[in-house]
Amino acid sequence: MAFSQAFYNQNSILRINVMVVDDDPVFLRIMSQRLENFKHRDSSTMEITVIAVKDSREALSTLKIERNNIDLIVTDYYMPDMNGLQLKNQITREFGNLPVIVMSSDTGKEHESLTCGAMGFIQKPIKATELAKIYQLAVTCKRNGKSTLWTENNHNDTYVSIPQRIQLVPEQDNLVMTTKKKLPRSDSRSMNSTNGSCVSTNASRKNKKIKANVGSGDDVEALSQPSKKSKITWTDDLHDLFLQAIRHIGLDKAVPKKILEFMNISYLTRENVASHLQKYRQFLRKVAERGSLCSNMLPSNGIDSTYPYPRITEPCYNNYTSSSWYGTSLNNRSCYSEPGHGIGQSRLLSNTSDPVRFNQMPHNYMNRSSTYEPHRLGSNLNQPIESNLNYSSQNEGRRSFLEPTANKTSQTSQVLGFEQNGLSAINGSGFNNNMLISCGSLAPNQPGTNSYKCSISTQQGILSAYGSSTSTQPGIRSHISLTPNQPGRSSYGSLTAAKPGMSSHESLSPNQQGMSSYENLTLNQPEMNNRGSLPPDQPQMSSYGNLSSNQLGLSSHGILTPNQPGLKIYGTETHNAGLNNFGSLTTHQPGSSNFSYGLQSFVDNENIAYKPQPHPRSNATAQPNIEIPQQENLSLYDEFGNINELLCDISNFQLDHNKQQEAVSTTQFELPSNFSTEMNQLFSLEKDDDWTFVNTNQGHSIGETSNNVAPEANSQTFNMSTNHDQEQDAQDFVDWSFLNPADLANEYDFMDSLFNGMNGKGFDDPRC
DNA sequence: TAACTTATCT
DNA sequence: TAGATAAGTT
Repeated sequence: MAFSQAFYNQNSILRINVMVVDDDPVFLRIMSQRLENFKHRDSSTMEITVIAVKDSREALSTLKIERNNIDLIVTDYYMPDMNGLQLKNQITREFGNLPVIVMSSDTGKEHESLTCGAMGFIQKPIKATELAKIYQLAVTCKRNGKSTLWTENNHNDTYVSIPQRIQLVPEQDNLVMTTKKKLPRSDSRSMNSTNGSCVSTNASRKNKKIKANVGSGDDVEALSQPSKKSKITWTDDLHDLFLQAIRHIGLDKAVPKKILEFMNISYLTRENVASHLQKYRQFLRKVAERGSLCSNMLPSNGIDSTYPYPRITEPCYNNYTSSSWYGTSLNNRSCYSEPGHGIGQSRLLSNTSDPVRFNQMPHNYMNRSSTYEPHRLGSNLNQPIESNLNYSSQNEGRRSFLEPTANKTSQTSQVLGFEQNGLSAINGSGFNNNMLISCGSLAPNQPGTNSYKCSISTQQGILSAYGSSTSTQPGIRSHISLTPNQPGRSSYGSLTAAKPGMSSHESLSPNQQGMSSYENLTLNQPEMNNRGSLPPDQPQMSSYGNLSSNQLGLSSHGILTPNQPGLKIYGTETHNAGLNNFGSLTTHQPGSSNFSYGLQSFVDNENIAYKPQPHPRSNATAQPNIEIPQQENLSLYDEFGNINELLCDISNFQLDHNKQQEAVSTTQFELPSNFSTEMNQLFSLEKDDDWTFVNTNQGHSIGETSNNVAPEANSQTFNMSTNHDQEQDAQDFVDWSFLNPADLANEYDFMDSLFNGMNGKGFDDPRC
């Protein structure tokens, strides 16, 4: 005992922080000085810091940062903004039951103060003896962070004044020392979270062993337990800061030291951060585990992985920044995971072989009843920031579901209710959810990735909506309808105006940048494929209907009107620039060879355009000598009037399939010497064989494709024929290659299984 | 040996 | 459960 006591005395300093609030600057200064200068007990074991603030507002703002660091608050009663008791109540609301002592020269406020839950009352002017009592109370608060001093059950004790309280201290010490282990854990937990005890004095295991040899109730020993680190509470703000740090550093690079440096909180230690980081990673792991329920039902190759197109992973309108936490984790690692990883899989967070997937959030975290939001019910995480998602203006201000907690709103549901920012919802989820996957509906402002039911307006569903997606939902895929301003990529339902959906199996309305439509396309739709009509200014590549003026569609099975630089037409052309015509060609149709607007652009989620440019890796002097229509005929303008540009590499060329390449009429192109290498690189992807889907030869092997490449080493000639020597039926139409029927079939099977047993709607299978 | 991760404790 | 701490690893 003597040894341990000496040990403690040498190594332990009890740091106590007292915040004094008074609008009287003179009193505030004097009070602070006297408190700091006051020596109580053994000063070698105590270190007092006074935080002086001039009003309630400053007190509250200070507490937001230093809540865990403040052991006692001493406040004047009469202050301009709110009086001391109002401040106390506000502190309780925001930070839990921090001990507050009220000071006033008005002794009539003592009873009111104590009745309202103040820890004590001190009459001004403050006497020196009162300072000692303040100290003693602060020490008590510090040491008895988990004592019953602040509990509701003990609330009546607040009727006693400070002297009485202080007299209780030794007994409370004994009580704490002897009954601590007997207290149910739930008690200590609730105390920690609801009462906001700044610190506890749990000894380490080693210390426990030592302490076992020390008589309990030894006041000196209790006061000077060694290395008793304050048990910090990760408040919302603190956790927000933690998340900001992770976002800033990047999840993969975020280690305790860096996080700590970023957070720059004086009382935080690296161990604190490490511990929290561990819990956070465990949380993410849980998210993944919980999410496996959904991910098993979902594609495993990122966004479009129900298609075996692992490379087609970037939605048109995402502008992810690698520096953002959301970008590096959620987007890059989950939604846009590399081929070979399951959806959302990442190994960043684990050293184990088990990949960490964190694209789904367990409900307990959604509801914020867990470690990382212990003080609230329901989610109050924020939504993705616009800079990360670069979605429409409706999404402004959104941040990640794990972003700091601005715009926090009250929760209305413990399970999948409104304002939940969770990742996964098995049932319906209401407004403002940030969930990535919802098996229920998604309401407005839900940046959910997947929804198995309806998604309504301003939902940022990245991946899929298996229900409807309504206005301004940037869902990439919808199996039901997408309404205006939905930059969804694929829709199995209708797309209405201004939806840059890539694929639609139904109608596309104006300004929809969908790549494919199985129905009609209206104005300003830069889709690639259309099985319906194409109206003017649609730079589609393929239309199974008519093409009207100024349509840069490559292929039309219908009529091409003047100034259409379409390559192929199966109907009549007038003044079209189409090269191949299975009908009539009229004057001013300069179309010679126009291979593709969209193969790589589709892969890269670029708008359909054609503008030959040097391949990044090719010699600028070795440009392919391709006869192409004038650029003015080919350059496409997006809806904003911007010229869309594509790189002039092989990926930008949609190789006509073999039937075409066997055509009589040929056009020769000089290709760069590295063309073959480039093409091989493009078409021989190691990671997955599914990549061959983008080979527009539609099921033909790479070798077959290579027939088009002359064997000469230095001056390879690409014998590209865009003519057909025989008519193709629509099913073979080359530009549909990206919608591999087999893949679609797989997806339909997937969807069938997904919706099997679901009441109500499934998705609209265009093949039916 | 500092820093990190994981396991364990309370 | 949340956080601290021990133990093992890099």
